[in-house]
Amino acid sequence: MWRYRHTCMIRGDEGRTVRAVLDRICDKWTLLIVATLDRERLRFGDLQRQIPGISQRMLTLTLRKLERDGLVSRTAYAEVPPRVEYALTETGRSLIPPALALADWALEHIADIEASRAAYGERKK
Amino acid sequence: MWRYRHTCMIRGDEGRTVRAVLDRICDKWTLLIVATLDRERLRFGDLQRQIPGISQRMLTLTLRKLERDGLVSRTAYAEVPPRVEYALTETGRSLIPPALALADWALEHIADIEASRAAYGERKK
DNA sequence: CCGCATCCACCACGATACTG
DNA sequence: CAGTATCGTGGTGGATGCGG
Repeated sequence: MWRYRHTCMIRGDEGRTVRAVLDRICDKWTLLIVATLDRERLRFGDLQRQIPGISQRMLTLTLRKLERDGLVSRTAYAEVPPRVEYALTETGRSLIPPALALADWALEHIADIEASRAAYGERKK
Repeated sequence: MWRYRHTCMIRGDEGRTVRAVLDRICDKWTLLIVATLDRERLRFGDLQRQIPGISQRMLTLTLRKLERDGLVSRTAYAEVPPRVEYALTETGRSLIPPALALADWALEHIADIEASRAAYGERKK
């Protein structure tokens, strides 16, 4: 199912580079927000509704970080009530394939992982 | 360059599932360890040498977690001095394509991200 | 509707020292 | 060599309340 070519080996110094970026996108919500913004501009409230469990605070903070890193653009309309829309930038869109690849992997293997965890827990007793 | 098809939308309940797995693989070292074990059984010390900056403690903890989740297998040989080898399981190997996809993305876009950060910092003053 | 400020609990992580 | 034990710390993220 997966077609891919990889260009790096992740050894030595490259490991450092990978870690630098991972520090920025591997927090609790970043990948989920990026994936949710795929192909769709969304308002703040819509985003929060589509991402179960995220708090207003973390949504704001994570969006700011994404904006700062140039992955998400923010557009505020001078209306009453206020309306703010978020969309992926070109760089942000480029993250979609690897992000969804990871999300797909997550959905496909969650059962195996939980089964292994349960078995491991048993062996410990 | 990217050929992919994705099977999920990451909406609502699926978001929860994705987050559950993300909680397990999105820490500071997991992806890097998995990527380093690609195609190569490695001893504890070799792993530590190939991953710059990781502490003995974090390597141990992360490997235990990976073992518990069924992504990595541990083999101890009764020798003196002791020798322990780690290798990916089948589930672990299935994580390689999405992990390398993310690593590639990281290497390709680190410059854009840092530039955007610098520009954002300037605007704030 | 959008989002910032504050307070606070937890734990991820690093440093260090010690063992089989 | 391959860990475990212990301690200290910064940061992440949740809850709540206010403000434009």
